[in-house]
Amino acid sequence: MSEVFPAYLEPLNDEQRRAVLHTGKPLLILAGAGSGKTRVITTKIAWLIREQGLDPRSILAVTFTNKAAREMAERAKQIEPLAEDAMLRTFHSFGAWFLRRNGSLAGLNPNFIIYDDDDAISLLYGIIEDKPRAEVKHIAYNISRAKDYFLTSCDPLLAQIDSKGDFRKYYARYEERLTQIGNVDFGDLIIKPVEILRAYPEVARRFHDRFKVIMVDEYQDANVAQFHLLKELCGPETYVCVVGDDDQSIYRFRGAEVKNILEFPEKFSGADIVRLESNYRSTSPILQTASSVVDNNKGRLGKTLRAEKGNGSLPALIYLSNQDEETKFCADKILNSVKKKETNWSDWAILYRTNAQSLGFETFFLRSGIPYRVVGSLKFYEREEIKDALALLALLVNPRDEIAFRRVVNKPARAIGAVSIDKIVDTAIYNDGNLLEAGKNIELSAKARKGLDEFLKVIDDGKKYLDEKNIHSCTNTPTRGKKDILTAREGLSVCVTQLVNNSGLTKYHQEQDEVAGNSKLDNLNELVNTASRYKPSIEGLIDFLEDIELDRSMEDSSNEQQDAVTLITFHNTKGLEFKRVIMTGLEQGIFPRDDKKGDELEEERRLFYVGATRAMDELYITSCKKRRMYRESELAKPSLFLSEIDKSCLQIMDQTAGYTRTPVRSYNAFKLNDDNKLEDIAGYKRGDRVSHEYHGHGGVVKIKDSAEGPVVYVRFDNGKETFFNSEKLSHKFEKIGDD
DNA sequence: TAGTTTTAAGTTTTT
DNA sequence: CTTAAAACTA
Repeated sequence: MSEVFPAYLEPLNDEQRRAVLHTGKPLLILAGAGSGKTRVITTKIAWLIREQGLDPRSILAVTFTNKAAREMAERAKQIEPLAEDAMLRTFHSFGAWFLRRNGSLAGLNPNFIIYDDDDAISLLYGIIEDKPRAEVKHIAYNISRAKDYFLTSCDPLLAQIDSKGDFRKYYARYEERLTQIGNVDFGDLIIKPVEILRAYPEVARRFHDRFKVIMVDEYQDANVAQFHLLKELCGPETYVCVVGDDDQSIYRFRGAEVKNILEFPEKFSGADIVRLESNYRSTSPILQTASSVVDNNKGRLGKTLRAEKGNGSLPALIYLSNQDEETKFCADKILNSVKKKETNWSDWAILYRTNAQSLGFETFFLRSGIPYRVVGSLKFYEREEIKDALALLALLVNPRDEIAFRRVVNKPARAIGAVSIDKIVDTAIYNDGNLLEAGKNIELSAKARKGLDEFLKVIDDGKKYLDEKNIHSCTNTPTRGKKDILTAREGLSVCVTQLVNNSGLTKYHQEQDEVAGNSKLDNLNELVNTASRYKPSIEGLIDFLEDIELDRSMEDSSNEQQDAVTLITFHNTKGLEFKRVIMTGLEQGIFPRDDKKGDELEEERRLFYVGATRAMDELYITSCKKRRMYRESELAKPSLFLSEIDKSCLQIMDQTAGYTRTPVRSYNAFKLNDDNKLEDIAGYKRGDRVSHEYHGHGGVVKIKDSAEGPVVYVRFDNGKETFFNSEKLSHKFEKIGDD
């Protein structure tokens, strides 16, 4: 009892310390929400280095998200600077790292590109003829699940994923084509390393020599393939330690297998188990609310969380009449607490089940002057213009990339139609698969020939910018006297800029912006900015593409607002905590969805549990009587989960009669319903005559408000009607006097 | 072949 | 409401 521990072990409780000091047999740490598991892992890393004299390079810690990996690295470094050299990665990023070095053993070129789900669907769409895209999507989804369960196209168990006769055939053809192209999908990043480790014992031995300690965080979210990878990485001497919470398993739909955690003691024989059941994050009634719902699940280990914080205010359940009232309620709660200086903006988080639900909050918060940050929904790298630019880059690395080729070869239009493209692809497949080579020699119509030559030159020129020596001699050739909108800075951004400008994509998207009022050009610029952090070489480009593919959440600088309310899906909150949390949309059909039952319903309950246990001090739950989906408002029933909450720890408020408090419109808000004011901001009013450099003369028909500011609608004299974001595009206009 | 207009369909969660 | 496919025009 009087044992003296080093200072960094002092803050730990007995259970936590036991987990840190454990050695020898495999260890399963069952860590409830808020029980300090990250602290345990990071402290353990530090302790292994400091007290056990372990080389940091021999430690591998695997997490589920890049964000978690970064945070873990940061915190471990704070305790022990040497921890910097430990390998902290996600499963997928580890798989990519492995394959860049050892993939050739599986016939893989080290310069492979990683296909995301969209790319996989496109690939399959080319393989399966005469099926609607929705069906192809479903098959692609099943292929992805099959890979999660480590099932190849010849596995007899495949029928458990998809029993249709054709599925096996499509899966096999998909694999064949992917191999020809030389790229990999997400599933391959896990499966292929396992196959290599099994087929080449000397490689396995090398890895066993290197990694003496392997730790896995969020083990409840690991899939079967990931379990196999872990198993292969563990040699006879390897110390393995996994951390997880079966109640927080929320990725079943993506192949996560709770069985992994339940069966860990059998699969890793003689494993010890440590339970962390002291919760330091939330007050007792918040924990009780969360537990009372998840208690209704049958398939769980079961645990009791102790709230070390003790009592606090009761969570509030608020019934509201519709989602506008819900939005107002949230805004009001937040504004009041910030005005009273009880909280900062960033102490608040609003949780919702689907990304689409963020929109209402965004528009209203913008008006009310509430600073906010949307986590995750950006999907920056899934946008059209970004994928276009990435496709050009992918072709520099892998000229066999059919998906990338099809995407950009005729964008903007170069008179290369479907017939020509198919011809090129077929010829390439018949030879070595190189599309650019095939394109050079193939016979095409004169128009298509000319267009293709242009395209090939763009790609060829792009390669020059991957060599530092060439960059100074050929930067920024102005095209047709017009200044390029994208400006190269440094590093890889020069290459990206040149490619996008020379291919005509810049101009193409610029014109699209003018018509639709988008900001695709801004997004391209953002991509260029990110690229500047990478080296202008093949290696730099491969790193860039891999980081983008594996870390979609890559912080974009425009989103760096410090003190802001967090808008986030339930799924994305895992691992986070906030002083005050509002869980919104607790209606049957939204959360949980109506079609959820059995195991899937249990997963939704766990999602509720994850959301509720993010709250430190105060928890609010809202439920609306009516909700607009994408048509009209529909009556909604309260969520099943609301009936499951232990009522002794809940205050219920019914405001369906009408929540009328007017939101404070102060801060930087401008008044929106005031037409004159709106016209002032826009700089145009109804009836103004304008001239546009492409569309000719026209008249302003109306001015509308949008999240981005006023939008000016113009009917041109040629009969066309379109709208413009006045702020960004006013330079295209010339006012020619009132009517 | 490219661009425009009309019609239909689909919306969960993500490395 | 947004996006994709189909139909139509030039």
